[in-house]
Amino acid sequence: MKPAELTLAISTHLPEMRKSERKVAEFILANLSEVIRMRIVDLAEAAGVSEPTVVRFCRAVGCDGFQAFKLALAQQLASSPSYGQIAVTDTDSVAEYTFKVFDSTVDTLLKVRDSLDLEMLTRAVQAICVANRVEFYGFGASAAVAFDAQHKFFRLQVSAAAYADPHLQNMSATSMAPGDVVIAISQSGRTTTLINAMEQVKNRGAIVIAIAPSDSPVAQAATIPLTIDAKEDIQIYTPLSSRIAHLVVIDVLAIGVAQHKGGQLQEHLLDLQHGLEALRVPNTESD
Amino acid sequence: MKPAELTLAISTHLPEMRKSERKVAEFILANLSEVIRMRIVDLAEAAGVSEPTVVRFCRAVGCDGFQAFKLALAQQLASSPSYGQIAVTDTDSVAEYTFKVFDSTVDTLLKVRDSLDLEMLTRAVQAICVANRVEFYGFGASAAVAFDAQHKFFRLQVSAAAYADPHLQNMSATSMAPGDVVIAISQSGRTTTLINAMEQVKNRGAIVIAIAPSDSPVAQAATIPLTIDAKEDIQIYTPLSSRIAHLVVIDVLAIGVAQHKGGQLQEHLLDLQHGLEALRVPNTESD
DNA sequence: TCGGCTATTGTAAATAATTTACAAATAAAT
DNA sequence: ATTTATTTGTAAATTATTTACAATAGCCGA
Repeated sequence: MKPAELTLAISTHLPEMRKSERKVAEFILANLSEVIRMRIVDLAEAAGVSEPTVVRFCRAVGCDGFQAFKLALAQQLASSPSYGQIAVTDTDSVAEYTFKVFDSTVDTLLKVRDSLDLEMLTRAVQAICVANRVEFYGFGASAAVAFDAQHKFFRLQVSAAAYADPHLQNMSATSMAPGDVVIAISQSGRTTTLINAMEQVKNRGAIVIAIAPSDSPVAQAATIPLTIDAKEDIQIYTPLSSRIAHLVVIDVLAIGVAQHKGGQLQEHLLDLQHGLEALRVPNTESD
Repeated sequence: MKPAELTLAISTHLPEMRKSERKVAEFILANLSEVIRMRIVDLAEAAGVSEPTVVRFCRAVGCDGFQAFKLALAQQLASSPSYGQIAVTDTDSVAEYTFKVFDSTVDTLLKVRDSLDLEMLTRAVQAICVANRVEFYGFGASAAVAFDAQHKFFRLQVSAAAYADPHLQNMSATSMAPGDVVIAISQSGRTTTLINAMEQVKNRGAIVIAIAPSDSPVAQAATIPLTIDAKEDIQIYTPLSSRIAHLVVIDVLAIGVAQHKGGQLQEHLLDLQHGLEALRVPNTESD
């Protein structure tokens, strides 16, 4: 029994349950966090059924017994930390908004992780691996993402560049050729300049990977769309978590490329590490 | 009992434990995931002690009894999906390494969240709020973080700049004055050029906030150190999760500043939003 | 090193929790 | 309406956990 899917399992089995088992199920779904502190007697009473019915319910959702059920439930609860809306208010303390920002980011990452199109991801990695050069386009907050990506891929011996200037982007776009790859990054998915550049790149026969919301013009304009729908909790302040999600998706691409490149890359990375050491106070690590 | 800190609690209490309790502790730490499936008798036998000793151990680490202990352990295990080794191997499938990258990032974020010094964070927010100007210094991967930060704070009507060029950094540093704030970002915490710039900034009477590993020279050189120890799981590829942690910490600072600025900032942000709309395909949102 | 003291651990009993077996009751079908 | 199958609960048995207490081991001072 995978804990991450317990509540799902409960909901799934609901229709085929008996009346009193359903009472248990409904009570549990409505009182998830209390249930893990309850004994079988308490739960039976609270749900208005007998103890054996609770046991039967546990078996029905795929657990070995009541204890096993509680354990699985506890795990599921622990693994979806926020689960709900996180809105920073004017009166939040430092501790409160710190936790909210972290938790909402974590929440976003888990959602994005589960909604990624692995097929597209695979295609994107392959395209990057065989590309002559890889360029990143992005404006605003996505510009920082693009530069981060450039840095990362450059380390992986990929000929990478990043442009946040529309003129440079255009010049880059017109110089693209088949075998090249452009990665267009947009949080809004509706930046017209970016879409124009993408069209130009496609006309030149190069591949365009987009990291953007699904159903957005940017995603639609891509050869390989990597769609990311990170509902922004703190929208107005600036894209917080969705930008992080973009970065992590790029991390995944980078790991994919690194894996493809295999052994000789490791040596290159170690060389880089040694090179950077000269710029540092004696010790170890990477910047 | 906060589940997230159970293993920590076990380790903490280890020295003050009796011989046989320690046997229990050691067995548990070495067999975390098996223990949650064990009954008290099994565990007692496996650890070579009696059952009451196990109960005493549970109480010693702050739990109410054996069941409560198991529940807490289960939660901790579920909430730190990786706990230890997330190493991407050469044979991982796309799905595997995607999950590993996301999970290790989440893991890092949760750890960083729990280890942040809220006092320092508060001081940092206050310093930024009253600063005449705020500048971000960072090299390599941290340069992208710096530019991202600049963008974010600029939106918040903070006079922000970011420098990844040591010369510019130096020029900026020597132009600093009391009331100014520099935020030095470093993943390694040992970049000599950065440390030099920080010293100069301090000499000019300005405040230096560092985002760097604890005990690192960069953290030590700061007026307000925000220490972040993100053990890198996938070290060699490039700092993945720790860089994300830095970004999220900056998000927290930004939210803090936004909260301080209050109402009139909201209007400014809406204005910005409207301004950006002109650059987009009709619809809504931010980039 | 021995005797007395304290602290630690285990044994066994008691309590509490879960599960099983079975019987009552309800619902369904002929 | 009666029989049959299904569902549910009662009560007993089993199993697990906890407590009380006794035994033992370790420690300190003489």
